[in-house]
Amino acid sequence: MDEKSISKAVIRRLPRYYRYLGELLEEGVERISSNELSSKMHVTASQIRQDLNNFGGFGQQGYGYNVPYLYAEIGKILGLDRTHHIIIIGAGNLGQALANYVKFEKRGFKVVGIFDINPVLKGISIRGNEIRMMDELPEFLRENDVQIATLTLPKAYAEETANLLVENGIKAIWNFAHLDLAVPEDVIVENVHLSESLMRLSYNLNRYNTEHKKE
Amino acid sequence: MDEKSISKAVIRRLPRYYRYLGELLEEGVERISSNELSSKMHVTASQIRQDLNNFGGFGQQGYGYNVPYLYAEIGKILGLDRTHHIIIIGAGNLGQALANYVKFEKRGFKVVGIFDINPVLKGISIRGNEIRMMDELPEFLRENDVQIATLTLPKAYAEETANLLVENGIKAIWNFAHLDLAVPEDVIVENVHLSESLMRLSYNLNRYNTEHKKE
DNA sequence: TAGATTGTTAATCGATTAACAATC
DNA sequence: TAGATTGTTAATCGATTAACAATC
Repeated sequence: MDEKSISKAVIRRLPRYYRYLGELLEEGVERISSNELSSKMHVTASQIRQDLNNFGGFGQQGYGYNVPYLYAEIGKILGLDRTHHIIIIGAGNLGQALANYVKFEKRGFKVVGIFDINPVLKGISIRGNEIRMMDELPEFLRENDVQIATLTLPKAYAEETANLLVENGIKAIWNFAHLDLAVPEDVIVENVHLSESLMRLSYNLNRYNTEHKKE
Repeated sequence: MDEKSISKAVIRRLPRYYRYLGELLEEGVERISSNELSSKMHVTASQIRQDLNNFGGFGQQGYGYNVPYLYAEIGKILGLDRTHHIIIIGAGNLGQALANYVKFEKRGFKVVGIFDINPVLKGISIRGNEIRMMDELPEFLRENDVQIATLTLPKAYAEETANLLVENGIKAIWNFAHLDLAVPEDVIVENVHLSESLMRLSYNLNRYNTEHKKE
């Protein structure tokens, strides 16, 4: 059955709500109205109420939202109430940086394997994970429960590696390679295209300069 | 004067057009119609024509778009026709990974300085840049032409560092710290929130599983 | 009960798609 | 000239904002 599906725009905002609620929680704030949250986050109160109501009535008239409750609920929606096992394919600078990033594990994203094709890297340990060679991957996936594969490898290898992952049952790819992966429709790809981010920054910088020159 | 401003949605797509055109260029393709590009990129031809027409009439009726020309024009729009000097604040794993990433330089983004507060890192050289201590930053910015500052440091230091950068004339921040920076309106911030990206992936994974369980 | 604030419907705004006249 | 394809206007669709009745 199709639930009425939730727009990407809403999903994009969800982690940001989660972050602000987490901060409020740390400050010991018990309750917050859509209006207060609105002025903190610089979005409209209306949008906050609409967004949250996609998932259920988390608030209470005359009271607002209970911070610990709403925080936990959004966490559940985002799937942060359970542990995800991640492997990293490509143990270059970026792959190693991600493997070293401690915060992910606090959110339930645990790196359980790191792979590369470069024999020089074989056996090097990063936070308890020894870098493995790619030929060990299929067996590893058979023997371990892995939900997410991270691609931090050169563009040229990305497509074939994605295929290999899909063949071995991976359903979610966190893709840092700068290309659009062609995968079956039941496989989820989340792209992080750093160079595109940098280009947008450059565009805005450029635009700003141009506009102000003209005045 | 306000030019009729271009929507963020269009800007988000621009680097992707640039990438596809770059690939066509490498393949030696001379011309392409919005229709052909549309089926390659999985967007509507109408959207392509609308998007490009925000910036000018780059095509020709009956012919389509000239690939080398359009590629160069989009490059100009994105500001890729000139060199941007970047500094990196925070020489941890991620900062070093970015400093090592060779591709950025090919697009005109040149790292000219790397800074940290950890004395252990002082003097370590990354692709020709020695890591400097933060107290050298103001002088460095006075003596060098820097357009973009990258923040790859713990959240706790991000706000004060952003202020320091702004005080010293920086107008564009590429922010990897997981918070919303409060900066004057003439300062551009481009956020890369990796943990939010991971949460979106987790949401979609979760959603997929749930939907299919119900059937 | 009165006041506050949600949940939700209706109105507005903006972005995408369709259609087609202009023109190479 | 005829055919192709853009540039652009109009129609549609979806997302955001406003308004307010429901209700705690």
